[in-house]
Amino acid sequence: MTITQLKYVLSVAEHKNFTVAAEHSFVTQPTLSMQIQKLEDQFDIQIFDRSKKPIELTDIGKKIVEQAKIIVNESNRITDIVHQHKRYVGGEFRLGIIPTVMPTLLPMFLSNFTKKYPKVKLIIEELTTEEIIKKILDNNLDAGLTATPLENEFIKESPLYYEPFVGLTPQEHRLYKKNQIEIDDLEMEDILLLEDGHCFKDNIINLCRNYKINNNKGFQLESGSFDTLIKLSKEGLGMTLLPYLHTLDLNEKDKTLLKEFKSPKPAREISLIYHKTQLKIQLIEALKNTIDGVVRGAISFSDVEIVSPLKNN
Amino acid sequence: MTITQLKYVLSVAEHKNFTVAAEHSFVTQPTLSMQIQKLEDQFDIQIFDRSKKPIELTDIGKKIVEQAKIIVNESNRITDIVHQHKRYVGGEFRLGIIPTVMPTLLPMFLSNFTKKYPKVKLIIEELTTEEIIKKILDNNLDAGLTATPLENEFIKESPLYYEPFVGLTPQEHRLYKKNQIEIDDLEMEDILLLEDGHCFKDNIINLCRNYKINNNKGFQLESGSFDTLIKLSKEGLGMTLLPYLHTLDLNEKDKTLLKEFKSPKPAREISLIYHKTQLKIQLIEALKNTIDGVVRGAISFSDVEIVSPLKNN
DNA sequence: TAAATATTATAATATAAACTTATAGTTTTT
DNA sequence: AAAAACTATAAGTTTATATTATAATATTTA
Repeated sequence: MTITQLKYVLSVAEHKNFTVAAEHSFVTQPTLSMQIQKLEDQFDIQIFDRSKKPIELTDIGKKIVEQAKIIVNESNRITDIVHQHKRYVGGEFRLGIIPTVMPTLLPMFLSNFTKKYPKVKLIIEELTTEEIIKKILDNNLDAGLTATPLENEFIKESPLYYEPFVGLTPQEHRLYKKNQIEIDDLEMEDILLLEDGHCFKDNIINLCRNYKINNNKGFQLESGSFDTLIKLSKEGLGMTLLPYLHTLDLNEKDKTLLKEFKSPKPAREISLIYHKTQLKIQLIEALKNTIDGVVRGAISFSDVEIVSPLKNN
Repeated sequence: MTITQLKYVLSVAEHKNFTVAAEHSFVTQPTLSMQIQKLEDQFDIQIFDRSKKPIELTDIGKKIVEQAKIIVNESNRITDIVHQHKRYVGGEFRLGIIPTVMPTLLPMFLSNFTKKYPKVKLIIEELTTEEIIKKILDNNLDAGLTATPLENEFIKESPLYYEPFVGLTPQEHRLYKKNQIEIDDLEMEDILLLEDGHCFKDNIINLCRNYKINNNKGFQLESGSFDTLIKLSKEGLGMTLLPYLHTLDLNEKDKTLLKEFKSPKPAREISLIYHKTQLKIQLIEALKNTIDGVVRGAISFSDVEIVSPLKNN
C-alpha cells in the first residue's frame, strides 16, 4: 500500500470514473486501473463495484476511502510542517469567495497580501456557500470567505468582520422619511432580493422571517447583482437591502437613499472558513491577519446582531 | 515521500543507529541511508544530526517524526478495517503482562482464547508496567495487562476485574488471631514485599502510606516471587500481602493463614491497556471478552476500594 | 598514537515497481 | 447495428528501490 495508491482511490471515488480520475491524477488510465487492482488484490477486497455505471464504492470501499482521506491528509501535513519550520509562506492557495463579498472585500486585501507573501499563488474562485463547503470537504479548496455561522461539523470558522445590512429606499417609499429603520418596518413584499443561491438572500429572509412570513409579491424579480437591485429600487419597485461595504461605492446621490438600522444593527458575519484538519494553517493565518488589518479601518461596528445565512433555519 | 520512507525514519529515530534500524526494517543499511537522504533532499531539510553520536533528531526532525507516527499509524489502520469487514480476527498480537498477574490470569484465559481465535498468534511477554507503557507508546506492543489507573494521556485503560489484597499471617503473628484485618492494622515494618519494579509493591506502599510513613525495618528482604514471600512469612519474618487470585493456588494448610480485609476490601484494578489510537481494536475486544468471561466466574467482589499502583502518588 | 572497530556514505549494479502505449473486451449510447 | 465510452490486459520503457562492495569517517581499544 502506498500513499499514491490511496490518492488514486480517492480520485476515482470522487470522479466515479477511472479515465477522468486518471487525468486529474496526471497519469494514464491503465496506471490507475493497475494500482487500484494491486491494492484490491493485496487486501483481497473490492473497493469499487465496476458493474454499476457510474462506478460505485463497495461497503468496504467506503470505509477504505474514509481512512485514505485521513492518511492522505496527514501526509500532506508534512509539507506544512516543513514550511512552518522554514517560516516559508508559499505554494498554491485555493480560496473560494461568495459573490456578495467578492467585489468589495477582494480589492481591499489582494494587493496587500500578494505584496507581503509574494511566494503564494492565490487561486481565487467565485462560488456559492454550498459549493465552497463541498470543495473544502473534498479538499479542492484550502479556504473560503462566506457568511457564517454554517454549523458544519467538519468546518472551522474564523470570523473576520460583522457587516451590517443597510436599507436603500427610493424617494417615494413609505420608509424614505425615516431616519433609521427597524426590522419591524420591513415587509417581504416590497424588498427586492438577489436570486436563489446567494446566501445574502437567505440572510434577509431570516431577518424578516420572525416578523412577516408571507412573501408573495405581485411580481417576482430576482437579480444576480446589487447594481441591478439598486436600479430597480430607484425606479420605485421597492426597497432593497445592501451589505455595508457595498454602500461605500455608491455615488453621493444614491447615498442619500440609504437608511441605517437602529442599534443593534442586523448584520452578517463574514468568516474565513477552512477544514477542521487545518492544512496550510500558516497560510490561513497569514490571510486572516491581512484581511483583519485592512478591514479594521473600514468596518467596525460594536453593536450588531448576527443574522444566520442558513436556509430553513 | 512514501510510507516506507517514513517507517525508515521512525526506525532510525527509535534505534539512533542506521545499521540497527536497517536490520529491524529488514533491509540493508545503504537502503535506509539512501531513502532517508531522499526524503531530506525532497524537503531540503536535515531530519537527523549525524554529527552527534549516537545520532540525534534535529528540531524539524522531531516534528517530522511525530507526524510520521501519525501517518504510519493511520496507514496500519487500513489492515484493521479490512479485517473487521471480513470479521477476521487474526494476525500477530503482542501482549505484555506484569509478573504478578501473569501466573494466575494467563492460564485462565489462554487456552480459551487460542481455541476461539486460532488465527491469532499471541506473543506474550512478561514485563514491568513501565516497560509495557513504553512499548505500547513505541508500538512494540499491541496491549498490556497491568494494574491501573496509570494516568497516561496516550493510553486507554479497560478494567477487567478488581482483585482484593489478602493478608497472610504466620501463626505467631500479632494479627493471626483476628478474623478480618483492616488497613489500620498494617505496619510497614513487618510486611514482606516484592522487590522494586513490581507495581504490586507500590500498591502496598500506597495502601499503607496514609497510615504509617516509616518503613525502616531492621532487615531488608525483597523477593521476586510470592512463593518466596510466603515461605519467609511462614518462618516468622513477618506477614505478607497477596493478590486474591494467587491465594486460590495455596494448599489447604496455608489457606488457614489467610486473612481477608474488612469491606470495603482494598483491591488492585487490573485492566487491559492499549494505545488511545486503538489499532487492532477488534482483537483487543476479543481478548477483553475472553478474559471477562473466565474472570467473571472466579472473581467478583462488589465492595472494593481501589489502591493506586503509581509511585509517588 | 596506531590499529581495530563501528558506523555512515557512495558507487555500481540488480531487482522490482510504476508508468506508458497499444489494444482488447465490455457496456452504454446513439 | 454502429459508434462511443469506459475499463482491463499485454508488452515494453522508465523510474525507483534494493543489494553488494567499498570508501570515508569517527570512535574504541590496545
